Order: sequence, then C-alpha cells, then structure tokens
Amino acid sequence: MDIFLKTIGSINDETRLKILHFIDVNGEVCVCDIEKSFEMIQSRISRHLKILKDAGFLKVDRRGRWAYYSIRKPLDQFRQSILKEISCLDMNIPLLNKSCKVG
Amino acid sequence: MDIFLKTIGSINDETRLKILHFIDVNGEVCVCDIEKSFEMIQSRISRHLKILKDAGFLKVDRRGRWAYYSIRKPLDQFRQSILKEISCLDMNIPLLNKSCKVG
DNA sequence: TTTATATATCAAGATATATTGATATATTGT
DNA sequence: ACAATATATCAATATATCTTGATATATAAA
Repeated sequence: MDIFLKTIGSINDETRLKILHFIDVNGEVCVCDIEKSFEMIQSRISRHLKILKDAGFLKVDRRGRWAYYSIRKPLDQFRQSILKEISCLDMNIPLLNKSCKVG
Repeated sequence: MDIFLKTIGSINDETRLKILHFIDVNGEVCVCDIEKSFEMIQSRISRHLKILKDAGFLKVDRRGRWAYYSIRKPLDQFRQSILKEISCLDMNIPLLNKSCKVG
C-alpha cells in the first residue's frame, strides 16, 4: 500500500508527468538537460527526479560529474500501463536542450 | 492531462483506496453502509465518494433517501488496471456493516 | 405537518506537498 | 590547490488537500 501510494503520488504532479514523459521520449538525459529544457531551477528538477526514481519509474547512472536518468527497465506491467496512458495525453513538453558545458 | 491528474489524485489517498476496494469487493453500497463499516463521519465519506465518482471510478444511483455507489461500468482499460493493482495490495478493509435504519 | 434518517456541502483548522534560494559535496580542468 | 560545473539537500514559504463540525436539502414515516 505504501509503495502503491508512493508510485501514485509520484505521478500526481504536472511537472513530474512532463519530466517522466520527456525522459520516455528522449531516452537517457542528465539533470542539466532537463533543467535547460524545462527552464526550471536545478533544485526543483533534482527533487522531482528523486521522487520519480524512488517511485520506481527511473534509474540513475552517474558518470563523471553527471547523473543520467532514464526509464527503469524492465518496468512492471502497472508502471508500463501508466507510461502508456501518459504517452496518450496531449502534453506539452519542451524540446531537448543539450547544453552541458563540457562534452 | 487534467482528467488524468484528477484520476490519479483520486487514488492518492489511503482512505479512498480502501473505499474503492471496499466497493469493488462488496458491490453496490449506500453511503451509510460505508460510514458504519469504516466508522468515519458521514461528511468525510461523502466527500471521498464524490472525488472517486468525479474521477470516473464510481457511479451513483439514488433510490429513495439513499445514494447507492458502485463501480462504474464499463470501465476503461486504464482504470481497470488501477483497480486490479489495488486488489493485489495487502489492504485492510472492514467488513460490510449494513445498518441503515429502514430496509 | 412534524420528526427522523440519509446525503451533500461549506468554512475553519490541520496536514501534506511544491517551490525557491542557500548551501554542501563531488568531479574535472587549469 | 583553485575555480567552474553538476547535483543533492535543507529550511522557509507558498499552495493544495484532508478532516471535522455545522448546516442545508431531500425523502419517508408517524
């Protein structure tokens, strides 16, 4: 029940829905990609990513000074059905803006 | 998006999860059945039922002085998958206590 | 028509969640 | 070692949601 509520709570927010869909569409991205694309401050993005990760939707892979987030795989049936439903929403997500300072 | 968030918001609450599952298990029940079974005050139950109804999970049928709530049918695939997931949770719901004053 | 039961809704206070700005830590380049 | 970039987390504030108690409406029985 607690895990279910954590999962549901994680998608009960417009910003997180957009971030989740953004990652679903663009694949692996780092925090500053999202920060730049969404034009939101870093602490806000970081916090939402943590919530989505703790809810089982995302995994993080640290390489160098970057943290790369992507959809966790394999994803169970229920979370898959949620991602599918989200992908059907008419949601306005920004274009990927890759502008980390060093390649 | 707004409808999705309303749907998700409606199940982002322990009390509503239990009420929803209770109705799924017991079938059509009236507000005071739930009130008595859950030992919660009427205004609280009534409010949660309205949220679940507005989110598309429940329908209400008024007969006499009673309002009978049940799972809305047919239910779309997404809401069905949510109900299925909820039914798998190890959730503690009370026994049905039918004690409306007049039959 | 008076009374009791069933339900819905509102306002106030309590609780939870989101946003911001500041700060801390880690990595890399100079 | 120092500076810059990337990320995480904390504290304060803002915003949203939940609970309660009071009140309003409707139906039915006496």
